[in-house]
This record gives sequence, C-alpha cells and structure tokens, in this order.
Amino acid sequence: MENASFLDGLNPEQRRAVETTEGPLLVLAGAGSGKTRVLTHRIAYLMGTCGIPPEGVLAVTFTNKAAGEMRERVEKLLGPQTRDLWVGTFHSTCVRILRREISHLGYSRGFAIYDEADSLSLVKEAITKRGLDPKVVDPRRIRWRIDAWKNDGMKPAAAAERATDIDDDQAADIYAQYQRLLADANALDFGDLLVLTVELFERFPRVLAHYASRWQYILVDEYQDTNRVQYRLIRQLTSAHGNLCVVGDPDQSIYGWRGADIRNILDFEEDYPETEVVRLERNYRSTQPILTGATGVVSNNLARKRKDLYTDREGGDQIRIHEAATDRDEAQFVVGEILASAREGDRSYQEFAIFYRTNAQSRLFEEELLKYDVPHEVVGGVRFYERAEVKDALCYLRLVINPRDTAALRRVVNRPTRGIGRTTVERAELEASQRGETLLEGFRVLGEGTSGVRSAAKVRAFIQLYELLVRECTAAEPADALAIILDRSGYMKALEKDGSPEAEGRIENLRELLTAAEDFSRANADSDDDRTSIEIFLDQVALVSDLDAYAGTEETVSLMTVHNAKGLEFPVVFLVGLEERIFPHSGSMGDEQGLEEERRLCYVGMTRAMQQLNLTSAAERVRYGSRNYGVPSRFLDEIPQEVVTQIGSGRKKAARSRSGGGHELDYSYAQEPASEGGDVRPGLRVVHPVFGAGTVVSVSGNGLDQKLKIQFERAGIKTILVRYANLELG
DNA sequence: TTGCTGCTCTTTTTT
DNA sequence: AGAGCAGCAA
Repeated sequence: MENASFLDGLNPEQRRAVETTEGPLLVLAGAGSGKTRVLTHRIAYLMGTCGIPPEGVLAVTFTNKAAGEMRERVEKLLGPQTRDLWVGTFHSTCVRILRREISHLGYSRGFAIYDEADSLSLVKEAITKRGLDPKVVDPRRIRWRIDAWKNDGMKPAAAAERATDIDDDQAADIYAQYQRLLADANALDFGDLLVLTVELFERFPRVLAHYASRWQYILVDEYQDTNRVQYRLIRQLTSAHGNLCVVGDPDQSIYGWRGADIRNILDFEEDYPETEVVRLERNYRSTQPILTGATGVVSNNLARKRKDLYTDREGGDQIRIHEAATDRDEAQFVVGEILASAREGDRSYQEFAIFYRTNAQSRLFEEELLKYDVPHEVVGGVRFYERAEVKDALCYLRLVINPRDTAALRRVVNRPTRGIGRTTVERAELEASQRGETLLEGFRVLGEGTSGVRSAAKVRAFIQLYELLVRECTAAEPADALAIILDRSGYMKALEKDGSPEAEGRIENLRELLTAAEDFSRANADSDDDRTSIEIFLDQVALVSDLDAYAGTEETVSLMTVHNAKGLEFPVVFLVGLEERIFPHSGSMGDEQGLEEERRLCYVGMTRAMQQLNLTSAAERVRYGSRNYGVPSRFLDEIPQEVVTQIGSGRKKAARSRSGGGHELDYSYAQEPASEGGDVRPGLRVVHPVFGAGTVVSVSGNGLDQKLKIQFERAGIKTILVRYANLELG
C-alpha cells in the first residue's frame, strides 16, 4: 500500500491531523469540515504507514452506526485487516471490558444491562424500600438525579457527602438503595457501565495497565459531548503514552443535559500539555447562505470561541422561511414542497429530511406524508426494542441468562397472563427478602407452598416453564432461543388467539425480532469474543439506538429530532417548529446556558443542509390536546436577513391569526384559477404542483369556490379547490 | 385476578 | 390527543 494514499485528497490541515500521530492532538472540526475523513485516514495511516497493529488502536464514536461506518471506511482504505481494531461507543467498549473483568468488582460476568424503563422500576422499588411513597417522591426525578451523579462519576457515598439540601440527602439515600438492588439483580444501568469501568481501572492498576499498554493510540470523536466519567476513562487509558486524538466542535455541543461537560474540550490544552491543535474551518458541505445563516445564529452565544467557517460554494439558494398559520398548515407546506421539489427539482425522496425539536412533533408530518403516499422513515420515537412485546421476549431471554434479573422476572412472570397477579408477586417478594434470596427463589418457595397459597399450582407451572427454557435456550443461538421462548411460554399462541389488529402488529414485531436475531448470528458467526452468542446479542440490543438501525439509503424522506441529525447531511432540510418555547424549548430557556445549548442545537440542524434549507413555524399549534399560540423563534431573527427569503404568508399574517381569534385562510398561494379566459369542463388536462398530471372529471361551484374533481395519473381521484391549487393547463 | 373505565399527565433532547 | 395508571366491579 502506498504511503501517500492515506494523505491523498486531504487539505493541508486535514493532512496535519492525520500525520501528527504522537502526543495529544486536538482537532477543532467545524460542521462539514471532513472530520470523519480525518479520523478514518488517521487510523489507516497509523496502521498502514506507521505499522501500528490493529489491536493497538482504539476509536470511540458517538453511535454504533458511526462506529460501523468508520470500520467500513478504514477497511476500504486498508483491506479487511481490521478485526482486532476496536471501534465502538464508550458504552459498548466498556461492556466488552466489563464482560471480561467485572469479577474483580464482585459482579458476575453474566450481568444484565438495564435500560431506562428497567432502571425506573428499580428506583421505584428503592423508594418503597426506604419507606417512602413513590407517589410523593417522584421516581423519574430521582432517577435523573442518580444519572447526573453517575455522569459526574460520583458513587452514593460521594453523593451523600456532597449533598447540600434535604432533597439531595434523600436522593443519595435512595441512590445507595438502588445500587444494592442493582447488585442483587446482577445488573448495571447505562451509567454503571462507565462508572464501574473507571472504578475497575482505579482499583486494579494491573488491569488498567493491560488495556493502557494495548491501546497505544486512542481517538475520540464528538469530544464536545463527552461527560466527566468518559473524560476520566480516557485519561486513565492514555496516562502511559498520551497518544490521544480528540475531534470535536464546541459549537455542536448539545448534550449538556446528559452530563456532557464542555470543559472537556475547552480545557483540553491545559489537561494535556503540549497539545497540537488543528483547526478544520473549510466547509465542504453547505452553500454560503446556509453557512452564513447558521453562523449568524450561533455567534449570538457569548460563551463561544470565535471560529470562521468558509466554503467555496458561492451562490446557492437563500434560506427559505415559511411562517404558517397552524401546525397542520406547516406540515402541509413542508410535504407540498417536498412533492413539488421531488418532481420539478428532480430530486429523490432520500434527499429530504425533516428535523424537529421534540419527537411529538413528528405526527402531523407522518400523517401528511402518508396522505400523499410519500415513503418516509421516522428515526426515534418509540424504539423497536422498547415495544412491549419485543421487550417481553427479550426479558425471557435475559432471565434465562441471569436468574437474578428481577426486573425481567417481574415483567415476564404473568405474560401472557397465567394467573400470577400482583398479590402473588408481592408474596414472592416478601418470601425472597425474608430469606435473603432472589425473587426467583421466592417464587419457587411459593410454588412448593404447603401454605395455602391459591396460585401455588400456577407458580409451579411457571417455574417448570422457566427450567425448561433454561435447558433448551442457554446454549442456543439467540434466534432459536427466542423462538423456543415464544412457543413454550404460550406468548405467540395468546397473541394469535387474540386476533385484534394490535395483536397482528405485535406478531409482526416479534417476527422482525426473530429476523434481527438471525441476521445477528450470521454477522457474528466468526466473532472471537469471549461472550456467548446470546450475551453478545443482548448487549448489542441494550445499546443500540434507533439511529443505528437507520440506513438512510432507501428512497425515503427522513424524519428525526435535531439531536438525532447530528453527524448526518441532506441536500434539502426542513427545520420545523421554530417557535419560542418549542425551539428554543421552554425547559431550556430559563438560563443562559440552556439557551445557548438550544442555539447550538439550531446550528447543528441548519448545518446539516447541503443545498437548501427551509425553516418553518406555526402561529397556532395543538399541544396536549389544546390550542396554543406561538411566537416565531428568536433564532429566526438572528439569521442575517440578506440570506433569507420569506415564502408564503409573512409574519403579519401569523400575528393577525394569533390576535384575531378566528383563523384566517392564507390567500398568498391563491392564483388565478386555471379557468381564466375559458371554461373548465370535464376532460381538460391539467398539471397540479403536488399531484402531477391529471384529467378533470367534474366541476362544481362557482368563482372562488370552484371545485374540480380530477383523476390524476399517479395520485388517484382528488377534489381540488381551484383557488389554492395553482393548477396549470397540461 | 382480570379487565374495564375514567382520570391524570405529558414533552425536551438519548447512549 | 394519547398513554399509562389507579380504582372498581365481576
């Protein structure tokens, strides 16, 4: 392999970022400046030119998808010698380490990974165990607090010590209880994965030494979004050599609420003396108006290092702003634009993306897209692996692997309903805690029950089912194990018997789960991991995000939150719901920090656009089932006006609608009817901006109210109000 | 114990 | 508007 090939096509700064292999390196990479390219070429350069073996490199990315893509791109440069190269998220990397080493910390290696729902139910239990009432002490808030502590690397003792008020005292107390429950269940939550890895390295220097000497070169992507524990982990791993390359952009720091600490990147040069700094400021993605607009917004942040992005792409469309009267109108506008642009601009659907601030906003757009048969893909929202039936199946599997997994057991014991209700579960819990045994043991005792427990026979049957599953599933491949579970538990049968459309959907989801499990086995056939196949499968499932499953290659319009849009790019972007209290979100407007993060989020959304950026808002919006009136986002005013074009109704219109009660129709799109100068009669050929070519079937109404029934070639029969339709003669 | 009804609460964003 | 939950009847 030619040495030069890893540097080919890189600009001088990118090249420097690749070639500076020794010591700490900070790459400040503006949006669209080719940072992924730098990372992949750097890895290839390390291995291909410097002769570093693959196992000597660790690359940490933000999502599993990014990890997969990175590995793929490195393989393209180097060939398939990347097996021992570790690329993963912080969480997946920690899981792999812990599966090998966690026995040092007194957990057993079959530990379960608890997601948010599992963790919440355990917090609830912890609250009760501390003699408090979950209705009074909000479990969600406590969970949030615990998570924040974990992100800061604080264990219960430290949290209790630093608690400054009664609330914190109480939370710290529950935190301690919660950790005991986790330990009893042999389970870790997301935060633990990081915290325990750091603890492991701290307490067992020899274990740390093993990994620190293995990974001679470490790369971290999206460094602006790392939290304190992640920082400490990286510090531990690089203590020996300091060969650390971090890539990030302070302007794209959008996870402060999750514990990301922007100090990590701002203080990097102090924390790692003799840091080389490379700035990537040339943008390869967007046209000048988009870049000017986005920079205009983010430069309103006071706490910001100055940075100048530039692009060679002069010209290009202005940023388009549309202020709709209602949220429904907004959705109609966006979908109408997509349809028109797909036709006239000759674009394929995958070139469009719709970004919103909150998941709940997706619904109207989905409905509208559905109405016009536009293929689309929603990223996020209700996650596949969190759907009730999918999670039920997985909990059976979890229980087979880890009999102490109380959250899984509680979930599964009466699914499908088998007569083991709340009372019986409580009795088993009592039994278990009295004997200091697991919940499963509690059930077992109940099942043997000579005491007059009415449900004893049913519990016994469940225990037998469980033992059967353990025998048949433990050594099986995940897909086979799941099939056995769904069969023997009667789960599938219960759904089939149900027969309702919802049940049909559930069955469909379970089939999809089986397919996913089969795909998994195929992909991991030659894995040299020392976890069992089921273990790896469960680990993966626990840590996948929807973004990971998102392919982005099919002929579909993409819908997602702005957070999920990070790292992606699209030719045409619609950033919607730009209203005060939505974007910026009401929850973040209180303090300057929160507001600045919202602004960065807006910047991230805007800079995803390559050619055309559309920003929309609605004056009136239904929220929580009631009407709300909004004001256009301040971010819209922060965009330099010379790069903006207002489309459709102006702000005056929106203001009128807001103050004037009855909502007025928007005439700005009204065109002269196609009938001008001649009669419209059935048989006339017309072209509609959205539905395309068609033939008039019938005419009704007069003047402005004239309606046409049109048979469209592609869209079927629709009734169209001539006034709004902007029809042309075809 | 189940399943129904009517009430509450939600919404930030997610590895 | 919709989901999730508590409370109640069968």
